[in-house]
Amino acid sequence: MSGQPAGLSTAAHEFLKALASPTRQRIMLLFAHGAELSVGEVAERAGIGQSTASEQLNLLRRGGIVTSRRDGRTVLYRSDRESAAAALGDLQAYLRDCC
Amino acid sequence: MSGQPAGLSTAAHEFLKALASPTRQRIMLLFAHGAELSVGEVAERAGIGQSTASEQLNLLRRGGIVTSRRDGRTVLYRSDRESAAAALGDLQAYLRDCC
DNA sequence: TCGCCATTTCGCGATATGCCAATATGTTGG
DNA sequence: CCAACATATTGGCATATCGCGAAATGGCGA
Repeated sequence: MSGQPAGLSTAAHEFLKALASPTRQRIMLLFAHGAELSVGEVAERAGIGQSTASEQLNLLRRGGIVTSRRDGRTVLYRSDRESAAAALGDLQAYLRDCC
Repeated sequence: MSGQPAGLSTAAHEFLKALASPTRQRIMLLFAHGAELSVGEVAERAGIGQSTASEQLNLLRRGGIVTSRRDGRTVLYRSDRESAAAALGDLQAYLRDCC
């Protein structure tokens, strides 16, 4: 069924876009060791404005790299290992096709 | 050595930027099965202008996804499997850190 | 050397992205 | 419901990216 070269899935594309930004790369490192952080904490530790943090976290979520949950009035983000691994797998398959 | 969270290497960053574009993703698929194509051929098959093809191929080369060689007055591009695999490895290591 | 051909570089307008301050939305405790 | 807090959305501006046609560069053969 895949005689014709299949392009990169939308999910994988969003994943690549999300990580292709130094700011978002920096943000992701804050989530090392399974840390769960609020938007405000990310803003402070990454040295960016609150609204910027909210926007960038939203992009990361659309890229399937983080997930979020509400806890009271704060929203906690953490990395989404499974989804990230899946996107990496898509990327690997794509590279096998074209490289 | 890596107590401090190491960001994504410059090479890996260029790699991500290069692939985070539908046009460049499409271009890469032209190189399936080890095909070696000139700038003009890429332009024609990808349906983009010749100068655009040159620019995008240059970005892909900076991302370490393709290499080029001159053959007479044409420049032939092909995918760089090793370099792409290395970038993928960097990405994998990074994700292990932050996810 | 001259002219041709392929590629690269340049200059441009259109569109997207990054970041911010200000404002809106939504949630909790009183 | 109200006040206070956390987050999300909006509007604005600066910068970056995309794709193009035109012009510059480089290589090859007569």
